[in-house]
Amino acid sequence: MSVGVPLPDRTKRREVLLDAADQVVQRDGAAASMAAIAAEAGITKPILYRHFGDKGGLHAALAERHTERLMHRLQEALRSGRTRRERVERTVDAYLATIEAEPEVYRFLVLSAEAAPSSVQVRSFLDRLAELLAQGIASELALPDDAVRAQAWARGIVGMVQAAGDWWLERRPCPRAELTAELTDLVWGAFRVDP
Amino acid sequence: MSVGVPLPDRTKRREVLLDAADQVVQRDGAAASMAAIAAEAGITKPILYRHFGDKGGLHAALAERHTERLMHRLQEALRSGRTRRERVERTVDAYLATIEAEPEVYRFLVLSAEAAPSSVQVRSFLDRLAELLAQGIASELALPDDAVRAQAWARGIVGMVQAAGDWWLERRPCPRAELTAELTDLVWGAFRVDP
DNA sequence: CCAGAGTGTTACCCCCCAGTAACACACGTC
DNA sequence: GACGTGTGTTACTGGGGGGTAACACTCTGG
Repeated sequence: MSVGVPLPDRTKRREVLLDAADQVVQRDGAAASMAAIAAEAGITKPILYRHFGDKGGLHAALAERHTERLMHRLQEALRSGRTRRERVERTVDAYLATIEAEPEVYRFLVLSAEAAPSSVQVRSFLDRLAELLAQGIASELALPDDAVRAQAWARGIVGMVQAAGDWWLERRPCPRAELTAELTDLVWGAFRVDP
Repeated sequence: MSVGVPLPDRTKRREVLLDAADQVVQRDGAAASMAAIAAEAGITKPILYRHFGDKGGLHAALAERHTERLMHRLQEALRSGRTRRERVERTVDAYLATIEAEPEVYRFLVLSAEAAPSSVQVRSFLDRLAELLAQGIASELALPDDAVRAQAWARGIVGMVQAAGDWWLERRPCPRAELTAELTDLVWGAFRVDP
């Protein structure tokens, strides 16, 4: 052991590389190539491979990072708000705000779940998202965590917001707040206490 | 003009080729290559290219075919049923039944919308689906066809059923009828007349 | 001053895929 | 019987992407 900036620099560099990867994904979409990412970072492919092993590793790292960020935001939103409706609304809006800020990255996350590169097999972005939401739903409705209802609704709602978000990003038919309101209305009926 | 089976055989053959393409897509997923499809059909690549021009053409033809089939089924479901809830339920179930029968094909349809191959630019499968649903929603709720609410809800519901369907196909946590019921419950609150 | 670990680079391999020429067999028309 | 159209084939090109080997620099520790 001697030189080579023992560790602090390595993780710092790793972040820089992931930043570059983000840039390229934002530009080229999910098909971003390793060469392009290396070029963006101002370095060459072998360095990327030394850091991430293979393409799967980089994908996993990239996914991990964004998933973590988004999960935190959503967790906060799920906990915030005084009324149940406010919680629903804020959670939907948190998701929409994030995909608005970095649309291609999220398309990448969704796709990279599909085209899972055999290796590290990170549990998919959408899986984790849905699991978090399922917990929230179960607790709102006083169901067991593993209730089919909570799981199915969570999956469905994730897909719902994601699909509506994609459409909205592409056409921008209304301000974000309006979409948030519409989607909240759509889901809201299911969470309102039965009259 | 002379031989070459003027037309009836050509369209028949086209169907056979598309059948083969379906087989390969079911097996290999959305990344099905032209060579693999040709092999499956027991012919060689140039024939495929003579029929469909390029890969985009084949994709478009494949998408067209399935979209048409599914649209008909959904249209029927939307019109059927005596109560509004029954219509919702049957429509959801029609979609789920279809993706259950040919899961990879529908994953292909959804993806091929993303990775649109510059050429023919068929309006995406999901777009058409959402449009159909938007009409249904608008008519149920007595809204104008272009109401943001109808559009956003349609998009959202399509994504919802699709995402929940994917999850269900992968894990099979319950019989189809149960998922249909859960999803219907989820959406139903929005369509029930306000108390 | 010299090992050697860690950094970087160039230049390559291999594979797969979309798409295409160029050639070979049928069959009716003249 | 020659022609041409349509059908099929084999075999190729061009390109791009993942991944790696082999070589060069630098800077510390002895």
